[in-house]
Amino acid sequence: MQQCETPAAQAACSVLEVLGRVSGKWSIGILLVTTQGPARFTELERQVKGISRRMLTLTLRNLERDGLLTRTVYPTVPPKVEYTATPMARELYDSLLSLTGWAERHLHEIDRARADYDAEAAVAADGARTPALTG
Amino acid sequence: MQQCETPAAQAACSVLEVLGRVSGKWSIGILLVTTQGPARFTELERQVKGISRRMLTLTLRNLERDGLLTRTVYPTVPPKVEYTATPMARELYDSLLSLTGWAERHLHEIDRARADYDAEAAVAADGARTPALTG
DNA sequence: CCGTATCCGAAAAGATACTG
DNA sequence: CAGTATCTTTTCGGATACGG
Repeated sequence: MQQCETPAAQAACSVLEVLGRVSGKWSIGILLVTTQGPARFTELERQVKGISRRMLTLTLRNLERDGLLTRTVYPTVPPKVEYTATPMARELYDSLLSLTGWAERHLHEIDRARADYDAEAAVAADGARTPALTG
Repeated sequence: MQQCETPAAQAACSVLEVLGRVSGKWSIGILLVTTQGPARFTELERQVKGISRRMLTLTLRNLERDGLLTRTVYPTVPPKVEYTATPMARELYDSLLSLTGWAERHLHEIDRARADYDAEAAVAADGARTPALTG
């Protein structure tokens, strides 16, 4: 990876780029809200449950820097700042829907795989505690 | 987020689920290689540039646990272990192509946005050092 | 209201020696 | 060959006091 030479590797690099931007713990939540329409800082703080002030600011700045969000300051008192998803961000959100589809189709399968794996791991650990009953 | 009540929020939650699985620093790289065909441990260590032994093992285990990778051990000496992407993983990779497309379409735009943002930030910082020349 | 600055703990990740 | 165990470094994220 990260040499991006072959076409396939190139694709992977782009994906990694996007994921890097979007995979933060809070990015998608913010993108979601701001895609519905302009949102103010405190509004986001309430709607994106569990986010801290610090992380809200940081994530907003990053998204703004990447051109996914526009920040509009109204020089009123008290201050008013609105964040809106850019067209590019809306397009991204559409692309994410493809992932959503995959997730919905396979969530059960994944859960089952996990359960199986964990069960296997459990018996393996047990086997290690009481070894070689088959003599 | 993370209450998943409204349909839109539900979608976001699924996406977050997937991203959580796939957004690790190395997951996609591994998925890419194993989607091309079975790969052995050392092979992956070489192909996924920069990965440490530890992270390779951890990521492989997680992907296996989620049912995205199958692990096949050949009881030979020296040992031989092969990792292969499951059909579910191949499907996921197809979905990621949608993101790849978005990334390719907008990489320039993003770079420009970043440059603009950083330039703005620079002049703002400079303005703070030498304030109020406009009197 | 809208942030920034600071401090701290948790978690991720790197390096690498060691083992079946 | 294919890992595991251990130690250290780095990054991420939460709490919160303060400022325009």
